[in-house]
Amino acid sequence: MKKEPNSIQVIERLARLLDAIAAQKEDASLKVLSAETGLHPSTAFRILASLAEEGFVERTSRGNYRLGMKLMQLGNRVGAGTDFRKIALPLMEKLRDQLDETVNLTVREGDEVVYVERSLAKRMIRVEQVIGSRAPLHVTAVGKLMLGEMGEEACRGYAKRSKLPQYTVNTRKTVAALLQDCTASAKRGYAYDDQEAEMGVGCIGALIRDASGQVIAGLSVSAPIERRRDEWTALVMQASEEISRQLGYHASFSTHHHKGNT
Amino acid sequence: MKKEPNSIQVIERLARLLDAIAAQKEDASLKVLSAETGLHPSTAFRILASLAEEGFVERTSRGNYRLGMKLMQLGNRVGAGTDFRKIALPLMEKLRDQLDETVNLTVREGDEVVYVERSLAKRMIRVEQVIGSRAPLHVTAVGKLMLGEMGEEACRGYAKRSKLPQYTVNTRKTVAALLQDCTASAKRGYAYDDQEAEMGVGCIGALIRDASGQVIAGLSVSAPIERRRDEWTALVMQASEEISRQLGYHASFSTHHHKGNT
DNA sequence: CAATCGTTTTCATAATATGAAAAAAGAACC
DNA sequence: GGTTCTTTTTTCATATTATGAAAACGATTG
Repeated sequence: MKKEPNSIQVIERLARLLDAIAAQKEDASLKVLSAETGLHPSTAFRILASLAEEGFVERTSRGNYRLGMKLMQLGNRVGAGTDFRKIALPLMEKLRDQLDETVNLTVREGDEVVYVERSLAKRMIRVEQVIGSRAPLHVTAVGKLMLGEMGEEACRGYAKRSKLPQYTVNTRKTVAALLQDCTASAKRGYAYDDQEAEMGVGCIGALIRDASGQVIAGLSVSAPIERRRDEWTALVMQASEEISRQLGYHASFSTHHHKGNT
Repeated sequence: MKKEPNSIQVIERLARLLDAIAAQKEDASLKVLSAETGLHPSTAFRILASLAEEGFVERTSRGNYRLGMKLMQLGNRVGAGTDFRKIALPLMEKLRDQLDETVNLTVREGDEVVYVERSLAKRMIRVEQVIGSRAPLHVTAVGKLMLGEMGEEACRGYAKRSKLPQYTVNTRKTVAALLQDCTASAKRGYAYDDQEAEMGVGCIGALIRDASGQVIAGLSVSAPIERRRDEWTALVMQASEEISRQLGYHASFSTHHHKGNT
């Protein structure tokens, strides 16, 4: 049992409880939650009661617990860039309608991308990513573009840190292979994910920039690999460019400018 | 300063902090947050650090605070009925596309409706409700349907409890007026909101039922009052019926059955 | 180079959250 | 319908935990 140095006990426990509730399919009973989190029943009870008072959890008629509306409320205000999600959504829906495949919007967070918005395909069989879920940079189209954008050195650094965990047989194995893919992708302005994160799933991604030219997000289509078409590339890029444009980005910033931080 | 009996101090404080962050337009500094919440800076700092560790908040490059991805993650799992939101969304989008006006999905929570999903009109001028926000039952189309559904007695009870706060000059003032509106609406199966919540905004709403015949949510279109058309009623009802159908509801349950609780 | 402002760490202290145990409230089982 | 389970809730003494004052640090500004 490790102990993070600075951390308020109750907060760490409350987080465990919320996760435990989220993990349950239906409502969760105190019994289950205290077992799941390893907390003493009366402790769990008290924390849950407090969470309920603040609206973080709710009690069902049976006295069970579920996540509360407050979380929805706060969750929808996440990302100072609430604005760019709003701007992107209609264009994501348009792209989704053109291709009839799921379109995702992701942002970078450390060495991962996080799914922040999506437009689901209206089909029975479709790719579906949970909002808030994560994936390492090197197994997604958008992530590889971001790596390419950062330049070779940063890319090597990432490879070293992450050890390039292998998600499928197609996941880039060597630094060389990754570098080559990322650089080429960044140069082209779009990237593929050929079943590198999950077998059977293929993506096409492009980057989104704000008025200062900074990359702030990535747009991608995800489809069962056998349905994916190369022709989509143009549409994905059009969509991402349109979003960037609406965010104030002017393409005039040179063809491709490798960043320089500090 | 009132003191709720059972409540863990840290949790109440953490809630205040999260609210304070959410209230800020951009990132918030420690200074601002501790001022806003009345917490001692070092206390606020420690709580925020813990929240950051769990991913509830994030720190910007400048060291400021913003809401974290974890909230998005949890927020998207709210409502055991995550499923019905998913089912409703495509049909909401379809309706939105037909009318080119904002479509909202709401659930009842106590004496209020909470906005849980939406499909925004793709127009410059549109009605826009924040997900997670609330409104009292008697000032919304869906809320009035829910009141009507519960029967006269429950409706009077609501009026007594809530005192029918007046949002605009059009808000139902008397119990009699409310009752008449709710009963008639429930009988018809749809309701209007004629600038009763906000001047200039008009809605048309209908209810959504699950397999057991229970009302689980409401669907509504919101538009600037001068754009709203009576003809939309049929489309709104079609959409809500289709959602109910997909949730397993069979209309065969009599024309209108006033519930019996207990 | 000071000086000011905001953030972070340290630390002794008291208040706070804790868990054991007892009490209530429901279920389940004759 | 009564009895015995289980599960939830309350109570309470205790020690652990979060607290806020103050000091250290760091950045920004004059």
